[in-house]
Amino acid sequence: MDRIARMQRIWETVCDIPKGKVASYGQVAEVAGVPRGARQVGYALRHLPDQHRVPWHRVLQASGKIAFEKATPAYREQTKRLLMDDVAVIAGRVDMQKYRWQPDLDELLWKPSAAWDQS
DNA sequence: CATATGACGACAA
DNA sequence: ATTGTCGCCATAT
Repeated sequence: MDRIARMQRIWETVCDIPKGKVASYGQVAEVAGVPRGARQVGYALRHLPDQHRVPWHRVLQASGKIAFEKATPAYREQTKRLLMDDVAVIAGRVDMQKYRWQPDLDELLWKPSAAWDQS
């Protein structure tokens, strides 16, 4: 897989994170099929094309902390966007237990046909 | 080819 | 809770 394809898969995965939920860099890597690629996710997000509509702000460190340093514009921007998503940000971090994105569950909610077809 | 660099992560003090 | 160390891995130089 080449560099571009890998970044696109990462971007697509990030686009799948619903508003109100967040994911860690490592989690995005796994879902995107890039094992141990947490750093690659960071790379891909740092190289987003202009005019993109990728919800990059929903990606946090595994600890729930925002990856940027506290006094940066990016830090403030991410905080602002998370709040607009109704995600609580306390001291630069969000409660992963509470907001963690669960792809499998979403799959059930969005493609319910096979799930409760029990009749 | 050899090093340096990160929007990372796990773990030990 | 913080901080430091180390492992990881694609890019950059």
